[in-house]
Amino acid sequence: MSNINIYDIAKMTGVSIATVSRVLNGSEKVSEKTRLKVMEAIKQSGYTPNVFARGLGMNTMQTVGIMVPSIADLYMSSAVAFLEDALHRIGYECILSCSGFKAEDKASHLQMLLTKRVDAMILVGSTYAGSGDESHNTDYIRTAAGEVPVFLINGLVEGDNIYCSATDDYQAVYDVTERIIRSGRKAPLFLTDSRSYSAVRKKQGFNNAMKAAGLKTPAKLSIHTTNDVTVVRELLHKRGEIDFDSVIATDDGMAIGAIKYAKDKGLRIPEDVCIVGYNNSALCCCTDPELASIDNHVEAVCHSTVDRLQRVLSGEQDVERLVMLDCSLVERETLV
Amino acid sequence: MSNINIYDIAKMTGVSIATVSRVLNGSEKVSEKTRLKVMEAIKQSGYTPNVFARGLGMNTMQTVGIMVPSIADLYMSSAVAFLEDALHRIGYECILSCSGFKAEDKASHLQMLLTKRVDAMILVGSTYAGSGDESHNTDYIRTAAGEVPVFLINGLVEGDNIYCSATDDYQAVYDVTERIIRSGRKAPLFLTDSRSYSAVRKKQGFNNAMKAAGLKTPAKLSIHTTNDVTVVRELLHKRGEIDFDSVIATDDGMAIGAIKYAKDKGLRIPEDVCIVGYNNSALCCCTDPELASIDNHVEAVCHSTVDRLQRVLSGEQDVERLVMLDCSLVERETLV
DNA sequence: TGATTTTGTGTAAGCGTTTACACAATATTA
DNA sequence: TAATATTGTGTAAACGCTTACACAAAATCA
Repeated sequence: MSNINIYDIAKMTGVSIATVSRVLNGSEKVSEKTRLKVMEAIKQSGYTPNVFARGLGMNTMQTVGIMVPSIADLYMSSAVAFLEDALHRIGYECILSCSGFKAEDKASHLQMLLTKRVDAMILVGSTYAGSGDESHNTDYIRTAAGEVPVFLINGLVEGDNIYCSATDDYQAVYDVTERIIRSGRKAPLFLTDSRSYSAVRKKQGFNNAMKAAGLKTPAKLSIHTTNDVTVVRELLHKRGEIDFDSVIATDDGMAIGAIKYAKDKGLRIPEDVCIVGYNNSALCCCTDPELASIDNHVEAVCHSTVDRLQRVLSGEQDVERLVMLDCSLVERETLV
Repeated sequence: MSNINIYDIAKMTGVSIATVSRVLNGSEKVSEKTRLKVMEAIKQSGYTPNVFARGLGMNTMQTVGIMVPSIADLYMSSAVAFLEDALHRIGYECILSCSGFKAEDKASHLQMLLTKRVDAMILVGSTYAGSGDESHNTDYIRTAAGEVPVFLINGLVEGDNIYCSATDDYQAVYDVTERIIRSGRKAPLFLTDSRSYSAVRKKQGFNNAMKAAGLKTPAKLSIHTTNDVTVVRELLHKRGEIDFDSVIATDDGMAIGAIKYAKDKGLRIPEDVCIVGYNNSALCCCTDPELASIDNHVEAVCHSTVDRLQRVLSGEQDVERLVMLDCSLVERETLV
């Protein structure tokens, strides 16, 4: 531990601790001569200010909390990678918290982070808006926003001190569904999880595109599942009676489960069944045929988030509350 | 911000701040009656102690630093997931730092974390031992160990206050190589990256198994590359003249590159070429045929690490400096 | 030149805890 | 019952910084 403190530096250089502190904080009221002298002593001694003391005085430690349901998920881990990098560049350290998917756990993890006096919170992973489906409650987010600015990545919650960055998942799914229908398919299977706000939006996109094309959406063609390849594969086998000519999945893992199933059944991809995934993850290039996927531009979303975070924390008013980016479709072999 | 402090609680309950503090810290010298009274006031008011002040007093904030070259890597992100979970359970928060692969960057990121007064450091991702190859320097690890205990996941560095958890990668590669040779293959291709200590060990395992079988290891059958599927696939195409009947890769991504290449060439897997990867990641179940892989039991390694971390931080002496676990081979379709 | 502003520095009061030490009240012992 | 040990509580001094305020010295002005 660097046991040397600001008094030691003051003594070494013959100035007061206030002056040392000023040098440390780049306060302009220091003569060039003393500044250099102090800097030298700091370098010589390897002194680093004690963050706790500094935190006590300034009530900030230059950290932001990142909360993510699961870091062992390609989408989220890459989001965290981008966030961490961008935050590091502007001098923030990240406290990571993996909350799981349950709202109550999220709430308690969030609380824990607030306790650590983070300067802001970033919540990755889409969150129920709460409207319509009251069982999913976002109060904990609003509570947190009472303490520090909260940034949602792919989540949408309105409230003071809450900032959202998301991709237009509704439109992305609408567009790809429409495209698949236009290419002549009549029975697309929609695979989704039900946990997130964006899942709801995606489903709306699917339904509306079907409706617009004058197609019915039978319940059996809209399956709720997880993003585990094997689970999806087996699930589809169990529901063997379903008949589909295309698959729109809200996650690459699900799409791959569908690929596996199709191959098990001896179906040709994309001739008999075309398949599109979501997130454009590293998995897409592992399959055979390679998986077409909707890219939701995590990097851009993360950059936008950190950019606004910085502006909010530096006191800027009127920072955009919502930034919505378009997705893009990455075509690969599973799509005609 | 919870602007209420320990004085407020003291006032509410009519005791001194020392007593409140004792209740907070579970010190036994408090009568049951006052303890209940104080607890009640704390609950009522929603008071949470200020971590900065507490840190100042106790010189700890119950945080550990996790440094990882890249969180957008399946192996490392799952390690972080296990670590975070285990640490959370015992009351620690994690500060995450993604350092990249360069030793100098690692050093500066480590320094940054120490500045935050973490109680311990966990470095994920194998690290050069430094012996033999002096260009890869581990001094920064020893330096850090001068301040807090340092835990290495799949790295091996000797020194005071340094604790290592690893899997026996040497043996794992040795065994799988031997097995492949025994099944009649004579020309295994070895794919590896060159950055890590464990890469060195794996290569030794490969070489020694070849030697033990009386086989030569031509340089062209030992390729250094990255774990990017496409890069490997293209690299193999460029080196089209090589002739191999099996592939041992030190990462699943590399192995998948080899699968792609083999299929491009019209080779049957596993008949013409059998392939085994490393890490047993989520990718293994995405390929066709599915990829056999060596499982290095990240979860067990992480648990062992956190377990010892807790013991070290609670002052226990003589905690094991090195825990070495066995790997196991997960057989799938790419292996006979 | 004296009055006034500017510049650089120091003094000291927080910030909200923990904890060594002191001490009264109570329980234990001879 | 007096002497002693135990228990619970309070007082006050750290912990290492930031920063409002004060003030001397230097620069500017009339």
